[in-house]
Amino acid sequence: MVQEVGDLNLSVGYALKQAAAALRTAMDAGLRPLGLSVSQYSCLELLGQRPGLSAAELARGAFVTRQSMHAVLLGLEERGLLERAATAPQGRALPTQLTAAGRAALTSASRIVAAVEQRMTQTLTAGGRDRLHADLIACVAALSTDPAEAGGDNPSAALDANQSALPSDNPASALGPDSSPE
Amino acid sequence: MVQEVGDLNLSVGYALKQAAAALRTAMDAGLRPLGLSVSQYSCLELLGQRPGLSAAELARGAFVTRQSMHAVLLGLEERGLLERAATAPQGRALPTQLTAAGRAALTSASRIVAAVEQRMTQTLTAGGRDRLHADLIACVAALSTDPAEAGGDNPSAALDANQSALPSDNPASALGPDSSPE
DNA sequence: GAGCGTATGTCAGGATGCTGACATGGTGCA
DNA sequence: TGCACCATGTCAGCATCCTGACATACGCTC
Repeated sequence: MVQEVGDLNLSVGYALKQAAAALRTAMDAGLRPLGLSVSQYSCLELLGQRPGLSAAELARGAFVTRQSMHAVLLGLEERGLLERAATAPQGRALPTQLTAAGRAALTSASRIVAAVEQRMTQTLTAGGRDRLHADLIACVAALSTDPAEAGGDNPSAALDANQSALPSDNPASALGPDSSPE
Repeated sequence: MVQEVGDLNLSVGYALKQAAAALRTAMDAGLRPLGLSVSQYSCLELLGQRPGLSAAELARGAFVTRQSMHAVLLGLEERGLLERAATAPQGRALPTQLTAAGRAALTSASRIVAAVEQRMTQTLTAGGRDRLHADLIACVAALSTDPAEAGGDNPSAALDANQSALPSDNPASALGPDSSPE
């Protein structure tokens, strides 16, 4: 009854880890020419889709802690890719926005990342991609609906995929803008 | 033509990252009572399935560099969970094996991880799990069949799911994954 | 046998991310 | 009003992992 992991090659978790590692490596390699790390790109992408996000919100969206995101923000700000409000208009949250240079960098980076993602899913059908996406979201939901996982600076307490944190833009349909090239 | 990422909530890559982060967090939380990190558990699990693996082989299996695995091995060896041959029977590779304590720790850890994985996939059907697994493997294969990604200490150059390193494999599971179109 | 390429183990340094902690600003409640 | 509570920004310390480098051991070719 007490189940163990069994053959790793049959483990969904192992495959998930493997896929995430491969994706990260590919993104890293693709973004390196731009001088961007995956974390930095994630930050830019989030800001591009939702200008004015605070550091803590960005951290949740990128699955890192506030502290890590803080360091990322410092680097990007120093490079002139984003601006942070000097004073908090309300509360302590400092809204962050991309600069023109930041938007330009994001455009290049986003193209690269989209190509990587397209390459990753090239052997799947369009329906297969949606199915995989839905399965992954279901896994996230199943793991996050656990009492023990909530609270604190836990990065996994991130914005879940169809929720409030990114409300402004949810116009796209199931077959988003980047589907079915070819 | 030039595709960008589009809405993050529709991105398979984003969902993959999210799922991997959630899984890692859940595993971390589950393993903490045992005093094991995810990397340490991965190492034990690999050794349990394939005694005598070298550090470099373990590194590939756990998607980290040899150097990182080296540090993990030192820690586990110091805790008496594994033994490394003092001299290389052939080449430079030092075969590594679990001690009795290591096997005991692995049994506990494996149970915990299996429970996490089971929880993660609880909303999927058995066929859905296999499908997800197959899709993930397909993604890994698609990313790794790129010339630019090969070589060096790259952790993503790991043992792919149907290869020599874990001989007991049978990745094409019995339920017939119809989802690998090619 | 000498030379080359590759794989491995190992050390040193640095980048990244996390935990812990503290101060500040907002909110809810007695 | 006062106070507990929570979210945020930020600093300090530590763990993990990576890149770079070097030495060693094997297989291959000449």
